[in-house]
Amino acid sequence: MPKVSEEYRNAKRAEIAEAALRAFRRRGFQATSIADIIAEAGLSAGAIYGHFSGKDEIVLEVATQVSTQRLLDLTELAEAVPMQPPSEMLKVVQRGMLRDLGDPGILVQMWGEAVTDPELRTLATGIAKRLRESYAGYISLWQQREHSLSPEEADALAAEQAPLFVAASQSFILQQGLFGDPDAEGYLDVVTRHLPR
Amino acid sequence: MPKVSEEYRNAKRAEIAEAALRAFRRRGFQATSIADIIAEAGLSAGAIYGHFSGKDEIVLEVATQVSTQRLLDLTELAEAVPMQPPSEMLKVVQRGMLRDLGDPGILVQMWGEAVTDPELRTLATGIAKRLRESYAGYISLWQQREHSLSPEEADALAAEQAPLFVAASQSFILQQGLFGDPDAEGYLDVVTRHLPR
DNA sequence: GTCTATACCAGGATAGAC
DNA sequence: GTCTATCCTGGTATAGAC
Repeated sequence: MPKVSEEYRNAKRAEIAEAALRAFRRRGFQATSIADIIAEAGLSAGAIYGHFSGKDEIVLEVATQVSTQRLLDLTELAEAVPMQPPSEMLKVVQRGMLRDLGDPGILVQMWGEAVTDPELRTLATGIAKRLRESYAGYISLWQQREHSLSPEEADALAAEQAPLFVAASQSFILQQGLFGDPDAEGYLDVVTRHLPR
Repeated sequence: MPKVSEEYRNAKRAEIAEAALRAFRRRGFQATSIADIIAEAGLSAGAIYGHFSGKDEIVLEVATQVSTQRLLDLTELAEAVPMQPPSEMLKVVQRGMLRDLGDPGILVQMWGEAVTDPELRTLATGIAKRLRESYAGYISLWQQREHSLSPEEADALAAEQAPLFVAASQSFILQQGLFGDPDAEGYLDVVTRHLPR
């Protein structure tokens, strides 16, 4: 039973979530306290707890926002004409991620958190699954167009290759976020060069 | 200026670190408190702080122990006759990791922690570097023996391929530790099948 | 809905006796 | 070196006024 309009609530939640993401980026993930988020949002404790039940719920909201954007990127890329080769598509997605997040370290921290947090884990698993499916869809489409495979052949090939694309994405995130490899593009080249064509 | 023998101190540190690892495995990484470690070790606060300056130092000790074993595995494998192909070598190392750790979730949590903890980050970076070098050394040796490449050619090839082996290891750890893929061997097959020969 | 002030708790670390 | 008891900080969440 919301006492204010639905739009207001949603806008406020998004606003808080964005402030939280900025705070996470600056201070790191577990180091960020509710107080930090409050300060970053320019609000007060009461205001925050009016919209979220607690820190966990904020985290979940942020993680959802961040991942949704990548899936949108993929959908958009799949509709482009002419299609880029899959390895190029992977690069584009990763670059978008870097641009949005600045530093993927936040993702690595979320993975760590997700190991013990059931809700976050479910979310992460779902993301990975949909990401794999999106990659598979893209690869299949590309194989049909570029190599004139039948839909069945293309799907089979895509199902086998998609996990590699997911693995490449993950290792890229780790490489950038944890080890801070300064040469992001170089690493992308190395990883994508060996992906199947 | 130790008041007891060096051996005693080292043995006690190792004993505490092992208890800590057990506690981490059971309850997860950040959820484990000093009190948990104390209970698991069957000691008291005073005893722990007599050997470690704090929780961070214990974590560092555990992480060092865990990773050292994998590098030892690799060295041993490189001396075996006949050599296994590199993809098989990777499988052996990962299986050893699973056996030691039970669940690599602990590693994912450590990565997350390392993003903001400078000492842990330095450790992780060092491990990754040595792992890559070990893989490269192995690959080079194998290429020389199996494909009769010159040492120079083999080294060049190994330098290019080694990052892929590291990436494969990392994504395997993530897959197992975070997503809990029940089919560990199947995933290893998928990843290694596409590694260069 | 939002503010300020505060209760409450968990956890890391120390003090001092043995 | 190790024990017990305790301090103290930092952080989450709530209460009650506006």
